[in-house]
Amino acid sequence: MPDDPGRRERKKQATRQALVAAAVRLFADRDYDEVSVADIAEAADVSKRTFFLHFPTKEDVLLADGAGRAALAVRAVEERAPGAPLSETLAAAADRMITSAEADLPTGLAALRARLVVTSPAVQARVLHTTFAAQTRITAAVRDAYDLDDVTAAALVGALMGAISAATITSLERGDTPEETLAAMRTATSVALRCAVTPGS
Amino acid sequence: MPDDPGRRERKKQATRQALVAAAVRLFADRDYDEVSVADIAEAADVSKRTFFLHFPTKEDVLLADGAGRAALAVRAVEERAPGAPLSETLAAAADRMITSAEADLPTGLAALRARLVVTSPAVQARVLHTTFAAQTRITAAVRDAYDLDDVTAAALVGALMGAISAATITSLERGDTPEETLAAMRTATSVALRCAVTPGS
DNA sequence: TGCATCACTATACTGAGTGCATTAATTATC
DNA sequence: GATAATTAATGCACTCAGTATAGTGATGCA
Repeated sequence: MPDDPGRRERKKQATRQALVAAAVRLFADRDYDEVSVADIAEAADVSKRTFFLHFPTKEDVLLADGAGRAALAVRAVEERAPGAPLSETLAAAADRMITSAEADLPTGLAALRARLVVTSPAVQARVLHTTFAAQTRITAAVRDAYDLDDVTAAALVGALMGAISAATITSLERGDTPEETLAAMRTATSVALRCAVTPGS
Repeated sequence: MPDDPGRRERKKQATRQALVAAAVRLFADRDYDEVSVADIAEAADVSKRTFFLHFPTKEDVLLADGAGRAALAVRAVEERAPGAPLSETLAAAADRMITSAEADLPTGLAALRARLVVTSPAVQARVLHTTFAAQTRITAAVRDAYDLDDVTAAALVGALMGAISAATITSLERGDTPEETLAAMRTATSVALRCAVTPGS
């Protein structure tokens, strides 16, 4: 498959991967705040300036793929079956994201990220923010697909994403296994989509 | 009423208020990134070091009262009528927060904060983060009150708060009037609590 | 072969946030 | 009322994230 991206592009990706790899390696040993961008750049044998050519902030080196996750959900909305009910479409979007999260469980990256989200406020804030950005794009897709007004669409998607985020972080903070965390995400989805839970009332 | 907090404490609060006032004044003129902590401290006639004695980060000077808002919601849960259904309790908690937000509409502070949340990613991230922290405390109250498991409680409260946050920011970004934003918050609450909306399906 | 592009570099800068030693005003104690 | 213990505030030096600028060299393309 000579899908040749050119040598220049290949080298660029190599540098990027080296930075991610160096970051993962260093964060595995030390706490988030004890690793500086200069350290990461040094370990990847590039200049600090180069780091910021590849990642806008220090946190982003850990979130390399987050944007792709939202794209999956957007596609799930756009490719819905004709006439599919809203709740079904939302469920499908959530399922795509959760399944994709499942995919990178085997790489230790998921666990590392989980630890850092729990221990570092800066990372947690960044995750919340990128999640919210993703949410905005999903909201637009849902709004257009079902001809809703802005606020209703935002509330619907916000409820779904809010439930999943909260449940995920709760599970991580509790020290759950990755499988348990995935189960928590699925539970949250059904809680948000059918409000018919209320066991205690 | 000699509810004497002591002169020292009074002076401390005065300094704090001066910092908030100076910040509000400066942010009203310039963009968030164009005002440095040193500027704020200078305008309040204190040292930069003193600023950080009162606020952990630059963003926090804008969120002086956020923690109080969560306390209201927690109290709403704790003071629920005996046997009140979960949905009713959550609605009451949401209503308390929204009403409290309504209270500081007359002060221009609400509008200023709104503008900064929309224009500055740093502020938005911080708001999301503090909102999430508040959410954690509300979740604990709900979990205990209704004897739920961690994940279900987190998902329930997360859905409610996620819907309100998303709708609020959407409304702000659209340039709504404060009244319209409050209406959006109320809409979001009912969307999250009764999933019986789905007009388009 | 020559030219344009672009990844990367070196250096110096701004601004957020912290550590530490110090001062001066308040509060508590005798 | 003098004295000692707190503590809000200060000044200064420091680390580190992120940016500006100018420049070098490899790569891609005509």
